[in-house]
Amino acid sequence: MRIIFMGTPDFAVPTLMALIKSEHEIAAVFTQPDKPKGRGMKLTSPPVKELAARNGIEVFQPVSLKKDAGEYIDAIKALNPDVIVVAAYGKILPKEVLDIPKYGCVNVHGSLLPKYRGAAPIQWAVLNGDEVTGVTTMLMSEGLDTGDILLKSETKIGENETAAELFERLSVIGAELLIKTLCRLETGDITPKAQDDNFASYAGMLSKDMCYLDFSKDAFSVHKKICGLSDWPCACTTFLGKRLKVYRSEIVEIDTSDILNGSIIDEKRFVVSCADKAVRFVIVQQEGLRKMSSEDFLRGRKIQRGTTLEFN
RNA sequence: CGCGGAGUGGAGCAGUCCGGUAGCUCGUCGGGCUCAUAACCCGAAGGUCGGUGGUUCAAAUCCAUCCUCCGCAA
Repeated sequence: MRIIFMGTPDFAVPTLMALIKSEHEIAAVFTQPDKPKGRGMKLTSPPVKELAARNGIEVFQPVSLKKDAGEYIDAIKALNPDVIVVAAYGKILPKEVLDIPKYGCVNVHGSLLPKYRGAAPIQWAVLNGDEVTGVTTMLMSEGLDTGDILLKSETKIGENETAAELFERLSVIGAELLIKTLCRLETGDITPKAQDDNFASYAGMLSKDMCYLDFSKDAFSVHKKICGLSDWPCACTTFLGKRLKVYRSEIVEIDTSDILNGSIIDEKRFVVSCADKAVRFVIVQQEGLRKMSSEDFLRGRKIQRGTTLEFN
């Protein structure tokens, strides 16, 4: 098939890669404009652009496809795609674009729809402590991730798996699922199924004010918050007056109901008491310092047992 | 020039303001104790203090400059 690919971040890369390796023809790639990023605000290209450029694929970076985008819409028409594949593109496609391809627009979404429609489905699956999540391919409609479902692929979320790790796994699963979807779409061996809105939920964007850990909550919630926000924007706490990010943790099966919430009960392994049980920080990073294991972080820092972390 | 922090034996830190023999907690190696141990005791190795230039009798420390890493903000 003749394909236009639309995607932006790392999540979209395996899918584009799979398409490049497939027999399909990639007419063009659409991705977000370069943006100032990182220290020094250097202009940075999206990962998808890099990959496309390396493979000699034409790249479009419109600011919007909605307003004043006539030239881009004409360009899409001119490219005459059989299908438009969308993976974490980050822009709304107007009906005018959705109607162009013969087979429609296929979206790869990082959750089992209709659960977790929206921007951050993978993180929310981890944050909520779900045991299972997956990837869904669907035919895009005008609503936000409301299109008819084509295929799904499930996977279990590991006990200590971070959102970043799950991201990587799902991006690979998504790539495989998309290839399968295109194949069956082409042969007509697939029946789109409408989503049941009664089971729908939204996974909104992650905000910074949700990053602070609350040790008056149960250990499972604290642990899942650390996993779900890692490695961006990353759960954090205040330790000895400085901001400390926590990238990885595990639950320690100790009854801490008699111990003050947020106090360190093992000053060598960084075990912190929560409402019911304890959580051990595994990888941490203090502002200004590099990321390191909690053992390394505590070594030579003369922390006393019972020191408490600040939280609201 | 967006704001700020850090670079000291293998790891993590102190020392820097107020220049004067490089220290702490671990790890490693050797030995001891113990039924045993991530426990304890004794001993040892291991560092051009990020690089370069300058000031000084003397620089980890003061001045200049460069490199690397990181937090915030986007």
